[in-house]
Amino acid sequence: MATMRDVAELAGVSTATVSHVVNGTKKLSPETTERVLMAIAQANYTPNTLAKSLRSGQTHTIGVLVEDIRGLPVAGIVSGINETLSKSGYKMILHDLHLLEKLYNQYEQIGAYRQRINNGVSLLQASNVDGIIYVGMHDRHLDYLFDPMDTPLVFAYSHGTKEDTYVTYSNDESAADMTRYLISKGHERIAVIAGHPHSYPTARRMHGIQMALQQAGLVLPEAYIQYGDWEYESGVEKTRELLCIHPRPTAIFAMNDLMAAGCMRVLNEAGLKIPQDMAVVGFDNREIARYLQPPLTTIALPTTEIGVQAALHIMEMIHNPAKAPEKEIIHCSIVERESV
Amino acid sequence: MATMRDVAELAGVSTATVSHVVNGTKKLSPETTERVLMAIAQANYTPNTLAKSLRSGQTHTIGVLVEDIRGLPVAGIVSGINETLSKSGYKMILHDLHLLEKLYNQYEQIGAYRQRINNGVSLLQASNVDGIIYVGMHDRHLDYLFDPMDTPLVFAYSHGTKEDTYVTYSNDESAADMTRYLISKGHERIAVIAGHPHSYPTARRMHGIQMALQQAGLVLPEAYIQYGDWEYESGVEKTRELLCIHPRPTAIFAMNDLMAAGCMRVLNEAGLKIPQDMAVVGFDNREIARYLQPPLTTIALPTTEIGVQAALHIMEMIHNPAKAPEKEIIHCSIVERESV
DNA sequence: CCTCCAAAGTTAAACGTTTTTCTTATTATA
DNA sequence: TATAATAAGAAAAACGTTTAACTTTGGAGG
Repeated sequence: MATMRDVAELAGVSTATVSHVVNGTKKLSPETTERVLMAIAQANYTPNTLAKSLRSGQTHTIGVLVEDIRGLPVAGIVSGINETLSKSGYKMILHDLHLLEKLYNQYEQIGAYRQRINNGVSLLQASNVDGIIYVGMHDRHLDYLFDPMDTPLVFAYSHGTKEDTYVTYSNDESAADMTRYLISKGHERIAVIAGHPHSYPTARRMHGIQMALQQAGLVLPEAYIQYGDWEYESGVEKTRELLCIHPRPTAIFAMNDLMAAGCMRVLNEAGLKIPQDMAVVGFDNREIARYLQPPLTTIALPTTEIGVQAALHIMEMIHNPAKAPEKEIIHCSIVERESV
Repeated sequence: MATMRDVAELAGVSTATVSHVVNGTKKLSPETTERVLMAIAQANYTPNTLAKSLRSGQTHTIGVLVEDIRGLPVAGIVSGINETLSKSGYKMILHDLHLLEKLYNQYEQIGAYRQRINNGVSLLQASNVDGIIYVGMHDRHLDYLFDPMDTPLVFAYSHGTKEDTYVTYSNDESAADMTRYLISKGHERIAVIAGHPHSYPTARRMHGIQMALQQAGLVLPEAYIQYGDWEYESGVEKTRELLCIHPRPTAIFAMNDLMAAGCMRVLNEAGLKIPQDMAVVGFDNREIARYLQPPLTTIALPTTEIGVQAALHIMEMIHNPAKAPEKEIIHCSIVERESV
């Protein structure tokens, strides 16, 4: 590899001069500039990133900490991050925490979580990253898991405390939108298969649904609310319960696509036509939603957009370290298919 | 951040000595070692990776080039790579080529492909990675897309030419295994919904099926072979054709889960019970396979294992650059569910 | 009593940049 | 004409390590 010194000799100037033409840090005579440029081309010179970083203290590298890359929305977010960073000449060190298995018995494992996260952070900091993006789930008191640090940090998807910068999606509004959509289609008896009763998304989505219902002058009877656990099985179970109620609801809002799938199966088995006898909607827009019979109308998580925004935020923070924390909530869109 | 010089002063030795105790590169007296260790602890010293790399020429960083992180097996492979690299103190720069959209009209786009790939490679090389892992699809003459280079390179999932190191999974054997499995369940009339007629996996899997059939003394009539395009729709279409044939097959082997899903839908609509009236199997073990009615028996891609092995290989190649190329083909396992 | 060698450290030169300070030459100002 | 100001570039000191080459000391061997 050609070094700056080689170029300098070739052009008959000092390395300082070469540096200045490369970075445009000083005004130089056109002739010299030209000579240096020629020499650069001739030597096929590329600056050595390591030396540059060592000297300048900036690596143009962002550390991305993911709870588990195999987790559903994660890949999309990472994709958005990567695309955006690339465009600005940043690169990305990805570190996977492999936390997928332990998602629901989290509270017992808070210590293990903390350790893995701090390990990850240390690892990234040892790599001299300019900033860190944490990509993870909701519903956990993330701030307690992070030791304080001076590296700029943004949360993507998940969110920390008031003092952190994060970008997430809107639970309330999306659920409200979907509810309004169902109402606009003539439904007045809308039942809900919720997620884990004490989880953050369940509470927020529930709130959105209630809001929209209330605005339309409708009520949501207690019996119409069934709490599941986000899994397929709970979708089937809760739907069975729902079918026993009189008057029977005309639409079921499952808080994720997996439970919606379970729901549709039961409806099928009961000989109910979707959407004629019962409308079903989900949340997440997993791949499975496209392939259900009929294809499921659901809410698409704006994963790429979350990644894009997170990347934009971290770059801003690096540029301006005194910046106040910002919270960004991205709106989800409804994917209309044939289940309502 | 404390530097080596700080530690040296604290311990009253030279930086060389500190370096030697940190790296164990020279025998030193126990007392000195002890003093240095104390000083390191006291100063909370961590070596500066950039300086280390600049001096030694090794970054302990692997560049991972993925065609699209949102693509199906990719996340699993990346997960395996990351896990393995981490254990050996390597880190990973991930670069996403965003090639997902153009997957099937590839041949026209060979130039664009080449450019994006070489951009990615340059980007990684500019980051001084010690090696590169390319994670991508089959069925493309990858070697033509890569400019020659001196950085160690291994292909994961996809594979290059004879001269490259790659790790992939076994198409032939897996398809043969599944065929034998069907035969062992008493099926003698097995139909196939294949993938794209000219694609590599189609050819290999077809070969495996024929092998197994032949060994069992069975034949595969021309009419029992339908070529689709890997998509759900072609699964429904081809199944319809299959149902018109007499004698009707008793089992359908779809070459991926999406087509299997389409197939099952048609079977359902035709009032045929799965697996009593017709057995169905797929390939890939996508998430969707678990949630079909009945759950689909299919072949699981060993994604994590591919990643693990790719990581192992690249580290070996870095350690020993003169190593001869190796090809590793990992066996897939059958996931038994209820569709046969 | 020399000489040699090993042991335990130190010195200093790299690695390839950036950037502050310094030099020299030219032009503008009084 | 003398002087200051500016322009264009060079020198050299960093950034934090590693490592080859050197020094010093203390024994061992003859």
